[in-house]
Amino acid sequence: MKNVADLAGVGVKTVSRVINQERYVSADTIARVMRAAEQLQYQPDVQAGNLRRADRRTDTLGLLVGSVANPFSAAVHRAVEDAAIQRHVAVFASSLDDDPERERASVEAFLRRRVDGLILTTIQRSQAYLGPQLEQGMPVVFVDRKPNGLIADTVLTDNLEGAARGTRHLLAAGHRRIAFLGDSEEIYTAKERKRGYLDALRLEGVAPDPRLVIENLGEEAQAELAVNELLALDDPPTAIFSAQNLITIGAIIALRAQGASERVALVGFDDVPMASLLSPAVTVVAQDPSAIGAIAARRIFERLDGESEPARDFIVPTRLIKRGSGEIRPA
Amino acid sequence: MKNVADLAGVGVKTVSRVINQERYVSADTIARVMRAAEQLQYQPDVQAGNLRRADRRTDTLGLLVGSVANPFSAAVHRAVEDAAIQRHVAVFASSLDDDPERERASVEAFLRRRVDGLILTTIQRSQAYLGPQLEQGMPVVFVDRKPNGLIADTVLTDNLEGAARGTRHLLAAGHRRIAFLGDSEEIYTAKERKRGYLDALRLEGVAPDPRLVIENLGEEAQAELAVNELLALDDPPTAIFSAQNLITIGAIIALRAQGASERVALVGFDDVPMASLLSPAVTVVAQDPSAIGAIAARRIFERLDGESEPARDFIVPTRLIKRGSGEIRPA
DNA sequence: CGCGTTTATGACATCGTTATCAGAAAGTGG
DNA sequence: CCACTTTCTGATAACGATGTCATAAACGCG
Repeated sequence: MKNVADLAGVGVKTVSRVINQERYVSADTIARVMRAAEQLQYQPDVQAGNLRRADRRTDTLGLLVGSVANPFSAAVHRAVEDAAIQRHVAVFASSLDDDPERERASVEAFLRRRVDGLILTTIQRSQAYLGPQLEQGMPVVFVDRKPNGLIADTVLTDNLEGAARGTRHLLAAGHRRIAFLGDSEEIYTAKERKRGYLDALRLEGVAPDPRLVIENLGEEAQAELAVNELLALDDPPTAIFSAQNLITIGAIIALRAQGASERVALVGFDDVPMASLLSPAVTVVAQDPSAIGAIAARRIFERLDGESEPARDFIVPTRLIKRGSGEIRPA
Repeated sequence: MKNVADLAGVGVKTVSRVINQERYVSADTIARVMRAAEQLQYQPDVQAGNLRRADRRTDTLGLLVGSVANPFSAAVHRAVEDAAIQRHVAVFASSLDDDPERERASVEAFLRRRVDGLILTTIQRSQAYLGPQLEQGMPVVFVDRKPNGLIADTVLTDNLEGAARGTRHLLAAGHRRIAFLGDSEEIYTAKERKRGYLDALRLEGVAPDPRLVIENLGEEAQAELAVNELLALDDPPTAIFSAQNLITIGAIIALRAQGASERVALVGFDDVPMASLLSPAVTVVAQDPSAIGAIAARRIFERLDGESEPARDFIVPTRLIKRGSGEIRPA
């Protein structure tokens, strides 16, 4: 900046004024400074500016997701980015990989870089460590999972109602023996989805069969095994409600291997890539990661703009997409 | 930092020494400072430190990709992140969306934040605007596409050989009328893949039929139309080589709608999600985005560590994954 | 014990920018 | 023409950290 000032024959403060488009600079001076800046390829150093600037904004956001390579997270990321770019805010994205250690490390890395706000998918038992930041007024929005030990804005898929809806869809098709395949019991979303499944059964007066409820399926292969076992039962389920993405894929593989994919109905929670090109095409309760990201970003910026109402939850509705596998009727 | 120093009863410089684990601090002092830092929840401001620090590193990288929501880009991103995190480097990711305006804006945003290096998938006609940065020694690695008007490290999929390999695979199955479906002619990768296709035909002594070469397919729907037209020809192709992801999906949809998916062979360039669960399962020439990201990141860090050999290209090989659709023989 | 070396510490300048303030120049109204 | 406001400009301090340098205490060794 000094160099630009010297070249333009003005003081540094005047250059600063031109760069920040402040008032009270003559047209002639603006032109001279712009020319000098152009000539020297000058790019202001935002970080240095933020050091002194009154609002201390870094125009930077931290985003912590499961994995940037996971389609759900990637869609959230994209929506956040689209909102951020309009305000010239850059986004640090970091992957969590269900590793509590990495959660802490990433959040610390964000804080050391003085991000203006945080959007977090968390895994740790407690997020109380963020208390001081919240008290200091840093906007923090949790996404997909509720924080523990902390009250903060949270954007959630309507897991309960979505799971209930998917289950009701199978019930409406006439199924009574509907299996549930779920993720680790410790995950908030997994618990909610299971609750939705049970609620829907109860409302219809169907007693849940514990042998049909299988949880703690972490990956495809485990889901495959689970389905194999279900089909080997004396009175196997006529339908499956799969409460997560990868589990749904595992179920598809197993059903197909057993030649049961045209006979046993399947509804999955969370959309599956290429679902409409599979046969049968997969009926799902789709989440809306794009909306989730957009709402989270909107909230962050509202807070930055001074909104101070108490923290609240934002519930994003799901959408039932009928494609075929969920419309199979019991024999 | 001042506060920590006061609380610990030492000078700021001593706190700085403790934080940066410099030599010549007594164990007792270290303990006192650590305790004070803990108590005040002190997080050093990296940006402020970098202002004065000799190497002027911000421990920050800029990554510009097609879209963070696109699986290929997301895999590259993930690989870069994994390499970066080991060095406590944070990554700014930005989506390009084939918008030259956005390319410039994002790169400027990165530069204003003084990133240590750039990893770029570019779209602009020329990247000469990065000349000054390169000369100043900022590491810049281009990914997936060669830069124009600039010499810099570049990581590329072996598009030419990959496309040739896919085409040879179809030739080996006995096909002679092999259609080519390609992306916009202006894209570097599209050109290379077409060249690979033509080379393979030539080597086998098959004269390319211009009616079977269709380019400028930007999206699925266009690919679908193109396949419909191909199948309507007097002597339609017995096989299709699709040079890009979305085009392959469009082709699958069209082949299926025409009831031709079991008859007309298909090999796609770039893997397709769930490809093995489709029927027929899709044979592809897979790229290795993870390797691409890892190599790009490695190169950035090598350069930051002082490596100064001339810029070079890194060619990442492809892998032919036979799944069924590419092994269909001509009637 | 004396002298050189190593260890330990803090004062101060500095990085690139913006905030504050002072002051000059130009315009406005009576 | 004078007082008063508005416009325009730059000197200087400050932001939160590190680099440099000076100084003092502790240590090692003949």
